[in-house]
Amino acid sequence: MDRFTALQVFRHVAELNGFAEAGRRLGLSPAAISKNIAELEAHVGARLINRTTRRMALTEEGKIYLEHVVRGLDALSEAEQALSPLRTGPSGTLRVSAPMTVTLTRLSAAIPRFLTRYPDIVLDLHLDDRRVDLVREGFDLAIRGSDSLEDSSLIARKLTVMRHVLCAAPSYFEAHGRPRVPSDLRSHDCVRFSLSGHADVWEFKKGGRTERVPVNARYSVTSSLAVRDALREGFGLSLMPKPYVEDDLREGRLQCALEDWGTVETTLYAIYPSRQHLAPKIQAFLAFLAEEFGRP
Amino acid sequence: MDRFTALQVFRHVAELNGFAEAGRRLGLSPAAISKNIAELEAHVGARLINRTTRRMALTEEGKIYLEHVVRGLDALSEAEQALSPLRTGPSGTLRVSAPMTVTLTRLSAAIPRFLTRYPDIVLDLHLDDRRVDLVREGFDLAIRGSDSLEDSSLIARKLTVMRHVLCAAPSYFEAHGRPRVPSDLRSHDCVRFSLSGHADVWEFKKGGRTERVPVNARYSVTSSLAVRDALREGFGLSLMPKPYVEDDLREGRLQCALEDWGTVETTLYAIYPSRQHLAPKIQAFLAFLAEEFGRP
DNA sequence: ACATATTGTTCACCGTCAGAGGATAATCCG
DNA sequence: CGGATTATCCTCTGACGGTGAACAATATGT
Repeated sequence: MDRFTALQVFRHVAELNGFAEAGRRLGLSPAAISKNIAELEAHVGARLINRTTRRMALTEEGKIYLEHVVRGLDALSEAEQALSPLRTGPSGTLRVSAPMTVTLTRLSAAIPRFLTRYPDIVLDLHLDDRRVDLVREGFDLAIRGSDSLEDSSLIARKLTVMRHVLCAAPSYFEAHGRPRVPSDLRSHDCVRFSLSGHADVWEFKKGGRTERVPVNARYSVTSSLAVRDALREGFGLSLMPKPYVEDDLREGRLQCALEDWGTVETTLYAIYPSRQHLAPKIQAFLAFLAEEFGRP
Repeated sequence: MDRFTALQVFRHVAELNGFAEAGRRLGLSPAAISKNIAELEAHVGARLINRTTRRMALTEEGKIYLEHVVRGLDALSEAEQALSPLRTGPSGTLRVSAPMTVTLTRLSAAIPRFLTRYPDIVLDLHLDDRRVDLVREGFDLAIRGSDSLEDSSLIARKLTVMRHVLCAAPSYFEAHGRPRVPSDLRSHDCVRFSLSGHADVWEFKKGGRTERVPVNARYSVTSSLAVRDALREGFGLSLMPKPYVEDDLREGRLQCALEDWGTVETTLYAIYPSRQHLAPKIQAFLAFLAEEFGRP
C-alpha cells in the first residue's frame, strides 16, 4: 500500500463526503478509492468510515484519525512550500570557501555588487587557503587553484586561467640587471611562494623547448601578497600570477622580464557538490563568478 | 515513488547521518536508500543532502525540509497512536438505537452494570421505535425486532427469540370467560399493538394446523407497555411478548390463555455496519447483549 | 605504505502491487 | 417502478520499487 496516497484518499473522502466524488477529484477510479480505504483500515486496525452504497459517515475512530492526518498532511505540504522561495529566487545562506589571495585581488571588491543584486542572499565567505572538505564543513561552493587535482565526485567549473609573469621592481633590475634567459635566474634573488605546486622549480617554455630553473630563494612565504610586497620593496624577483600585479605593472611599480617565455598557468575552479538540483543561490553565485573572472 | 517511505528514508538518513545506517535501520538496501533520496530531491526540485561516499550533510533546503517533514510524520504516527486506546480497550462514545419497549423491559435495568464494567465507555442510547438509518445517523449499533427484514449490507446478530402469549387480568377472565380455542377470540375485547407486523390477524398453531383470527380491537396503541397497562386494568386481552409480562404472570396480575397453542415469535437482532475492524466498544456491547438476552 | 573495509552510486533484472475496467448489488430519486 | 448513482468485488496488466552485483572513492589498521 502506498500510505501517502491512502491518507490523501482518506482525507478527500472524509472532506468531500463520498467515495465517487473523491475519486473524481483525485483522478482515481472508485474501485481504487474503495481499496485504499479498506487497506488503510486494515493497517490501522479499526473501521474509519461506516458506509453503505448511498451513505457514509466517519466513525469515532475515523474522526480522531482524520484530525491528525489532516495536520500531518498539511505539515508535509507546507514542507514543500517552505522550499519554494529557495527554489524560485536566489535566497538563503550561501557558504563559500575561497583562497585568501584570489579573493582579495580579484573578487572581494565585487562582492557588494553581488549582494546588492540578490538582496535575499546571505553570504558567509570563508577565506582559507586550506583545501577544505566541502560536505564535511557544509560549504555550498569553494574556489580552488588548479594544484588541487580533481576531487572525487565534486563538480569543478573552470573560472579563469591566470598566466604568470616574472617581475620585480625597477630598482631591483637597476641593481641586479635584467635576466635575458631563464638560466640567468640562478644568480638572482628569488622570492618563493611556498604553497605553489611549482615552488622549487620554475619552468619556462619557448618554441617547444622547456627550461627548468631551480629557485634560489632566501625568503619563502605562504602568501602571494607578501611576495608582492617584497617585490615592491625591490627585494627580489618572483613568478607572479599576472592579475595580482596588473596594477603594479600599469603604474610602473613593477616590471616584467622574460616576457617572451611562456610560464606556468594556474587555473581557477569553482567546486560544488552536485550538478543536479543546483540551488538558485548557487547558480547565481556561479554566474557572478563567471562574469567577474570573465573580465579582461 | 512511494512518498511516505521516501520521507521516512529522508528522515532516518538525516537523523542517523548516513545512508547505510538508515538502510540497516529500515531494512532496506543502500541502493534503495540512494534511490529514494534521489527521487525525493527530484520531486522537491532541490538538493537536500550533499554527499560523497564518506561524508554527508544536509543542505539549507534539507534542513528546512527536514523540520517540516519531522512534524508531519510525527503527526501521522500520533494519528495511529490516538486510535490505539480505542482499539485495545473498549472506550469512546457508543451510540445505540433501540426500541423503547424492549429496552425498558429487558435491558435498561442492566445498563448500569455494563457502564460500570467499562468505565471508559460513554453510552448514548436512543430509544426510538423508528427503524433508524444506521450510517446516516451515525449509530454504532441498533436493536431491532424481526419485523424489519434484513437490511442491505448491515450485519445482523440474533439476540433472542421472544415467544408471545395470550393473556389478560384474572378479573377480565372472570367477567368475559376464558377462551378455549382461537376462534373464541372473535367475541372478546382485544387490545391491539399497532406497530406489530401481526397487528390485525393473530395466528395460532397446534399440531400442524394454523388458525387465523381477525383481531377485534377497540383500543390500538403503539406501545406494548400501554397494552400491558390496559390488560392489568382488566380492559381486554392481547398477545404479548412473554418477557414483557413475566412478572405479571408470576405475581398473578395477569394470566395466560390458549397456552397449548403456538403463536408468533419475535426475533431480536443487533444490527451494526460491518464485521471488519469491529471496535472494542462495540464488541463489548455485543457481548453484553448476548449475555443479557441469553438469560432465561 | 599497503591491504582491508565501508560507503554511496549505478545498472539490469525481477516480483509485486496499485490502478483500470467491467460486472454486481444496493439504494436513491423522480 | 425504472434510470441513475454508488460502493465493492474480481481479474488482468504495466509500472515501479527493491535487490544484488560491480564500481569508485575514501577511511582505517597494522
